[in-house]
Amino acid sequence: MATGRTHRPATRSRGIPEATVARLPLYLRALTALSERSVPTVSSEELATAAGVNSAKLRKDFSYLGSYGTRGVGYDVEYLVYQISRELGLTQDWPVVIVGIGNLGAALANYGGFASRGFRVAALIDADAAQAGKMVAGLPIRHTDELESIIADNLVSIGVIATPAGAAQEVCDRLVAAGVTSILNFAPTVLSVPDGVDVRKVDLSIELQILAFHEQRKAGEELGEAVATARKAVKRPGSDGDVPAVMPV
Amino acid sequence: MATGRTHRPATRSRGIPEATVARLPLYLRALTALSERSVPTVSSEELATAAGVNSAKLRKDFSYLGSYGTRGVGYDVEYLVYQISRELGLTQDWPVVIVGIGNLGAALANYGGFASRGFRVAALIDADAAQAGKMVAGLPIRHTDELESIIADNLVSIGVIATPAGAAQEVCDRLVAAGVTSILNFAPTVLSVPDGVDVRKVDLSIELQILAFHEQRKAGEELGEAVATARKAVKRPGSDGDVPAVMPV
DNA sequence: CCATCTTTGTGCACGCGTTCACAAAGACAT
DNA sequence: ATGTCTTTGTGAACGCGTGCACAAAGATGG
Repeated sequence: MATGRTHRPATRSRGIPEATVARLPLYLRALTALSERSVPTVSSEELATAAGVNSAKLRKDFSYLGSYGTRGVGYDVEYLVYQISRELGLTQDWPVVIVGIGNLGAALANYGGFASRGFRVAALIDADAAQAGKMVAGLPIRHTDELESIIADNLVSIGVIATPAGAAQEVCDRLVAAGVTSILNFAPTVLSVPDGVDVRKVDLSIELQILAFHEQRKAGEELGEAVATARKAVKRPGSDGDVPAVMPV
Repeated sequence: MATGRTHRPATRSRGIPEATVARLPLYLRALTALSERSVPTVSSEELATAAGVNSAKLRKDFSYLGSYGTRGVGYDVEYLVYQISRELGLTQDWPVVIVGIGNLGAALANYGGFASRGFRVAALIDADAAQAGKMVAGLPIRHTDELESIIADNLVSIGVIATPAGAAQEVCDRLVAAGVTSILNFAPTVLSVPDGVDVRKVDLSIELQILAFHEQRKAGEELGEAVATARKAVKRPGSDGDVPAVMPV
């Protein structure tokens, strides 16, 4: 995970392990690529390589969905694409709202991977009244005041939070109160939500810090601190509680 | 994670479990907030709540770093901030390059959480010659041709890939050849790298698909498919192999 | 129809991560 | 100094995830 996932007691949803669910999109992407090249069938070995996982793991993952393979041949690409899509709920239309249209929010709004997977950006919401009405990615920015009605009118159940850290919890509370039950959080804060609401977290800063940890270790072990001391050591300038004007990722 | 992490055989780096390393930045953030409020000490219970984890887990995590707590009192906030920062390598200066300055790349360049953690954006690199020289976040966009020299001149060991999926592997190869040993990948592709290079992956599309899976499950169980059928089902429009003009996240 | 060969599906064992529960340690008051 | 009270640090048990290794299944050729 690079991505941080949030406190889920590793619930086994409908018999499908959480770890498997997290890999299904990976398989789906690899299968879609094969489908475009009109490849009819694929073995677990080939597909596993394409998805960057172990072939035994892949076969076990698929076994949770049912027996869709043919021994001696492999898996039917088209059929598997359909089954995984259905399992993930991608055959439905999922309206999504993005709250916080700063640099990141705008980038997300322009993201091409949305529509192709059944996700549809229903509305863009920002607290800055001066931004209201401005067009981003073909949609007008709406003011936060309209949040509740937008959620209700569009039957939105998935919300994306791309606000500064300080505003995230309040936005989260309002989204949940309005009926949103799944939240993707880009703000660097721990969100508290009632039971029944899923939160997933994406935190660039954390990912970089994890990389730095291993990087430091590599430099220390392999080069005898040579590189480490070459980089000029700096004392920590400050913190990042509420990031100012700039959009936190 | 939400964040997708990439094939790391759960190596235990220097005795500190990978899962613990992934939580250290979380603790650090909570501690930094306490430090700003001039809170001198904190108990494992309080800190665990603030970081959204179990208190026993937090204590065990800290025990891998050494015994920094005082029984009956708790942990010294400032001291712990320093220890974790040092453990994560944040007392060093980490120059970072961002390759692919589309919507997302620009958002990352403007991200405020970089500098505050010892990460410094050394350069922005894009393949589009027409973009070269344009200023983003106070830095000029440099052309891909300069990639190797930029890496070498700045002793860069961490690279961020925010290019379209089709370009990611080539960029990755060049970064690695130039000396980069840690990569944060935002492109929706599986990157293959030699041993000794760390890759972490952030994939918005995957996070949303995981949310959709649970959302579908909730709707199916609790509302008896009512909502599910209310949303108009759509057939999948297409795939996302190489996303066209728009920046993939 | 039978033999052979490929590939799936899974039983099993192992290791990591999480959590409980408690003993040890130290602060603090008397 | 002694007792009480709070909180840490960790031993131990449990559960999930992973990967090996193999038997069963089916395709394919003779």
